[in-house]
Amino acid sequence: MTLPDTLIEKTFSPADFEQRWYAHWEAVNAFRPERPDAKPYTIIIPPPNVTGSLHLGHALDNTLQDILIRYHRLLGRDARWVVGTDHAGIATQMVVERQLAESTQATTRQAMGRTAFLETVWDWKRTSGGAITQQLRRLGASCDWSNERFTMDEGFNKAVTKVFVTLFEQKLLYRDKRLVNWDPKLKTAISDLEVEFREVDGNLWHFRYPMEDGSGFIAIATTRPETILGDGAVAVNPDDPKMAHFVGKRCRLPLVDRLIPIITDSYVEADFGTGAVKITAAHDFNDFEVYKRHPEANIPVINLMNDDATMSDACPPEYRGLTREEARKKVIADFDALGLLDKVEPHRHQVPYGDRSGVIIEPYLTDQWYVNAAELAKPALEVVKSGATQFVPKTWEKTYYNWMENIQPWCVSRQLWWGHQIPAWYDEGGKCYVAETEEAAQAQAGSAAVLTRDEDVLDTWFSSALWPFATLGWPEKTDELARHYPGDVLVTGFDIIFFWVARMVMQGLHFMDDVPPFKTVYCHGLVRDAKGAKMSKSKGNTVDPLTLVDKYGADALRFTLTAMESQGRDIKLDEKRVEGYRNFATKLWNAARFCQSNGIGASTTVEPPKAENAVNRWIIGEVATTARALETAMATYRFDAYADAIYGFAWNRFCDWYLELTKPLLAEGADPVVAAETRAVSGWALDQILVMLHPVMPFLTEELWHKLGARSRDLIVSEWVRTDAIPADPAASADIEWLIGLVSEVRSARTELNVPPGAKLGYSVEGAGAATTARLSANAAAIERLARIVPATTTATGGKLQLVHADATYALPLEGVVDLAAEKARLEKAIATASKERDALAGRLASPGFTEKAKPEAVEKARDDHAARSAEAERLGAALARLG
RNA sequence: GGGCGCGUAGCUCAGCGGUAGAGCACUCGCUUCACACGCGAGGGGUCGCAGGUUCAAACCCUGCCGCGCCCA
Repeated sequence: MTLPDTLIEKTFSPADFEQRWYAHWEAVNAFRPERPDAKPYTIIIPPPNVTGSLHLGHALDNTLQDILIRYHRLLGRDARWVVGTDHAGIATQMVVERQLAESTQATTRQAMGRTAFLETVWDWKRTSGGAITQQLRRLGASCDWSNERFTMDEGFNKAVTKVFVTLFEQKLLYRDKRLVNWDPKLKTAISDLEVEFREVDGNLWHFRYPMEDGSGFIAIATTRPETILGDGAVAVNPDDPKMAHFVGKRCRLPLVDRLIPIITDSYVEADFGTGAVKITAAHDFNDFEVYKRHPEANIPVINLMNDDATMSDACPPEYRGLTREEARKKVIADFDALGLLDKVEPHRHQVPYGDRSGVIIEPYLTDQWYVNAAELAKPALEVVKSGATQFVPKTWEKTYYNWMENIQPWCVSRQLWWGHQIPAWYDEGGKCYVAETEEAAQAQAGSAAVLTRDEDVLDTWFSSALWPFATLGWPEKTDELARHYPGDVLVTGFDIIFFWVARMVMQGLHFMDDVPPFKTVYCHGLVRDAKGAKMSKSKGNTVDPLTLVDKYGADALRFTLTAMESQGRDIKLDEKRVEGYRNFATKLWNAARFCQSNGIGASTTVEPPKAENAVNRWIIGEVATTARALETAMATYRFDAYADAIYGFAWNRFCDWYLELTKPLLAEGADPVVAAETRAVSGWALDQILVMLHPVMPFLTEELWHKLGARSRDLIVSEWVRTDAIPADPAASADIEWLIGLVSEVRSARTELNVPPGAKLGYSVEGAGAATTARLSANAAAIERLARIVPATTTATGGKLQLVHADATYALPLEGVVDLAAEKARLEKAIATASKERDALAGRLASPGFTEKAKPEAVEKARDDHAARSAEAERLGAALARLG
């Protein structure tokens, strides 16, 4: 044992040391010590947006990753947490555009031009981007910052280009004209996943279209009257008798005066609306499908809108330039004027909104680049089905399968400037050449061709799908790649399975020789407010994790999130919990301070010191039991179990019992040999607590580690508990459990009878066997201190308190103090409890079904329990009888 | 409409086949020489409802009721 280094201050104040330790760890490269011979352990961070700022979801996600990394680092693995940020195409472009608009020049990207704008974005990235990486440091995240990556850095660009070209050459990536989700505010295609459906109170308008043959009208119903201008057909259900007479005829589309066919398609629901549906192939996903199913009908596909969702030149002149909303009003009014508006029915329905712009998304017909996701999904499904990649909790596999099995072509082009520009060039005739460089494209096209590069960039997820291998140097065959691919686990929110997990698995398998990017996917839940509501800026119920860090310390926040993380369930975060775990940190701080003031300091061995005394042997065994529980918790990703086990051990075992039981052993006049042993064991046990708690509370534990003595290494790069060096010690365990039981019984009885807490009572004992007698004498000092009883010098007469523990009955004379009636009532209650359980067990044992069919262990346990309860009831009965 | 999940102490949640647990909150007592962000002792649950399987069910099965999420 080495002597204390610095005195531990009386008050625990995390702000005093958290940032100091972080800076130290980073400076000495503690996050990734050189361990060339160790087995690698790799986590690839889900890269936060470069525009992002830390919210509680990040705090949870990164706390869990940090626990895994710190734990495996303590186990001696070559732990590496690959870190970096995502360029976040739309988000970043929006941030910079907003700044431009608000700046003194009040300019736009269009006014600046592409090159100048991109320079501005890079400037922004250099000065303001990545604030979140500083916030992750506040949280204690032990990432490998020395190899921080960005999805737009040079190597990554190379990877993205290579993947694009390769997929194109393999015919898994192609250009196509299809409907996309068009965001008319941002003027770009967006992914299905970036579309948010909202229930909206709208209307169902019923209109009449006159029949070509003058035989009357066909009525249709629509929620989007403005799209009537682009109708190409009317469809009815083939089995609908009331519509049969229309089929095959044509009707005249009012306002545009165009003849359109009436066709049948089973997609039409006969009893919804009027039973007839207008088909606008260019502005509705379902209608587009109908159009494709009916080539014979020659349905025209008319793109009614410009890219800002104003009405285009394809509309009659009086509608051109109107917004969607204005056009809708005018169409309704014009139909009404013609007497063709039948009725307006209130109708609640789902409307698509862009989750970033907040405007209504328009299904829009454009040329875009698509990845054949269905093809890439096949092996990605297989790898989960075979177990090569496992989801924890397993239930998310179904969600993954469901999405993968119904996957649509993935639109990967975006009409943005910030991102990876698509490596495709067009000649004057519009012919497309895809190549890794412009020179290569030129070579394909011939030197005479004048090439123009595709203006669009790739979906951010296209590049982040490559994160697990492009961060490690791919397409170069680096040592890093060989060593750290695949990662051990991906930790992420379940809401991101589609965005991330699915796409990383697809690309990882395709480009890394069928090896999936990680062995395990741990999906956690969402962090909600104390009432269970989703946190959102608009609701104003967001909690800034850094505010909690300032108030309670990063360790307390981390512990809270860990304790509440049980396998993917959502977390309702109540600040009271953070406060509670701050109290736990304070408790441990004070325990360490107590140890220090008693000459207990840093241990010198990883193995436990030699111990003779039962309480010391007991705590060594308890450390091992706890460490094993923690190992199991980590192996099964039970973060809540990890937190519970270390909390319970540190507080309820070590502080409440061990430190209290050993106080007499350290007191003045105690046996110096025993005292020395106790100091050694205390120091060792406290060190093990620091080691075991370190993954969750890294700052506090590192601080105490150094306060307790001079160390040859920092705790972060120390060593996990050597459970293999600790044999089971059932004798010590039995001794101390007996002692704890006795003290608890006495305390309980004293309180019930209102014995003054300070009063020290004499006791006499009956029925004690040799073991109990030995235990009573070996632990006399502890019993006196904790139960406040000492062996009686005289025999009790009159009123007494009696209690039964193990094989003995203890009597505490309480002449004049005890209320005889109260003591009788207490004993009667105890007898009732014991008898009730005795009888219940007897009943079970009497049932032939139980003794014949139950597992032998269960029967044996019932017999033992029955005997114990029976004896207890008997002794309590005798005690009651003695009271008279 | 399809799928997933949840209903256990006042609150938040563990437990998922052998006598109901934790933290917080609550009650009572305590200036016990580490800690009142503390110490000690307590009260509190027909484990959503109804059936079934089993010697035994909070735990497995079926149905119902209530709540949430995802997809269409």
